[in-house]
Amino acid sequence: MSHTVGIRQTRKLRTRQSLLDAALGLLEHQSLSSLGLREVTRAAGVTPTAFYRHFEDTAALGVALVEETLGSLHGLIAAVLVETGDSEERVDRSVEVIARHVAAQPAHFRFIAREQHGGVGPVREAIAAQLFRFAEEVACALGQEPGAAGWSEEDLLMLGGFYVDHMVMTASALLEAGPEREREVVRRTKRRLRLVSIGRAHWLDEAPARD
Amino acid sequence: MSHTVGIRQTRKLRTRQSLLDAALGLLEHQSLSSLGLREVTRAAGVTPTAFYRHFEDTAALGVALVEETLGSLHGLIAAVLVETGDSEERVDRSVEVIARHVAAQPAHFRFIAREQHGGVGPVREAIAAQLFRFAEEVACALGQEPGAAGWSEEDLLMLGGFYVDHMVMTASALLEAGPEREREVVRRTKRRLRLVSIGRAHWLDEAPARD
DNA sequence: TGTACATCAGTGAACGCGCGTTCACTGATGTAC
DNA sequence: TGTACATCAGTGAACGCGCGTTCACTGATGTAC
Repeated sequence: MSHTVGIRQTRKLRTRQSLLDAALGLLEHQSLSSLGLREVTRAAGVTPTAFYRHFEDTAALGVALVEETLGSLHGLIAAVLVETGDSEERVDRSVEVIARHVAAQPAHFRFIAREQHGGVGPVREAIAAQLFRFAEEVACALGQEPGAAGWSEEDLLMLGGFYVDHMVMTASALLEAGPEREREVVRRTKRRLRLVSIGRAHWLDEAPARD
Repeated sequence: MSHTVGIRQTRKLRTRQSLLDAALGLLEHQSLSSLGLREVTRAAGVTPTAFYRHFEDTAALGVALVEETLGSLHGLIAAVLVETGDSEERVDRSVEVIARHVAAQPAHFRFIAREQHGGVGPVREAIAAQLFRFAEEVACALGQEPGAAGWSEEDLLMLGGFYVDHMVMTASALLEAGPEREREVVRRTKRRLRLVSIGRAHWLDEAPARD
């Protein structure tokens, strides 16, 4: 009962992490559907057969990478949005926090951008599920702001999804652009977010179309 | 000089088209980087070696598919935007025209969405180049509208790119959703476009941030 | 129009290679007494 | 604490398979006279 963590389990987890890290590195220049099991084990320094002790196939490894990349981010958004400050300031802070995460783990987010519409079904679904959770969380946070009075739940979710989709798009654009064009992309992104902010501010002025 | 089209060239083009069609079909459920040359020729009904008479490798075939999908769309946007009508109406018409094209050629646009951030460099670049041309065309069209008076060229391009990016995102969402959830996606997309329209209408009211 | 030669899209056999998966195994770690 | 057995992460050989690419070829189409 009161045993230590276990040498065996520790080592197993370390090997598992080696496989995930090796795969992520290889996925920088290819997509998951062309990633070979032997390729991963070679890069991780284990035999091909060892792979099966951790994942059923490369698709399962992909799902694990989705979890590793996005699973830990959920708490963060909530934390930022609990803080004080006016509406736009808080949204900006959230975007900033996520942007920092993207910059800190470029390979992870390149993977997400690449596989979001990629050829591996289970991975696509895992990403969609995680992003939908983000959209809900952002919508929930937006709903608690004074500026959101009168907004329907559907519109809040639409807006939350908009921010999340745009975030993924921006992450991808940043990675594609490389360091030299980064400032340009950031500049454009800020303008787009401002456009959305202005739209939000005047949303209720317009007669809502009922279709 | 005044010869006919040539039986040989006609047949060669027909085989080439068979390869493109076969590849597009196979790419519905996988990404280009995992598409095999033999797989394509098998589906097209020719021998593997015949492939080399048309493309250097599958990446080159991918670039040809990008051209086939997006190359023909450029004229259309210009045609729509030449028509009369007020600002928002014309943009809506453009979006509509493109949406109809997406619905008419789902496999083509699934391919674009999938490979936009995919693992094959030359294809990514070809897509980016085509989409940038679209952004320019939309920006140019927007600039000719009365509502765009006072807008900087950079802001127009930002907006054009926004519409184009959003179009690709929507196409992908529609394909992912399937027929039963299609109306939901359309509904959400219209709301997002409305949000952007409202933002456009009040863009110049706000003091432009100078960074 | 007819003939003789050139072109070239598509064929079919052959190659070496890396793949995913299986299997029996080894030896360190875990557990029961 | 010591011993005897169970577990199981990782090994290494082996397999059949489809891959991309090469090569010399065939025979219909194109061209020159």
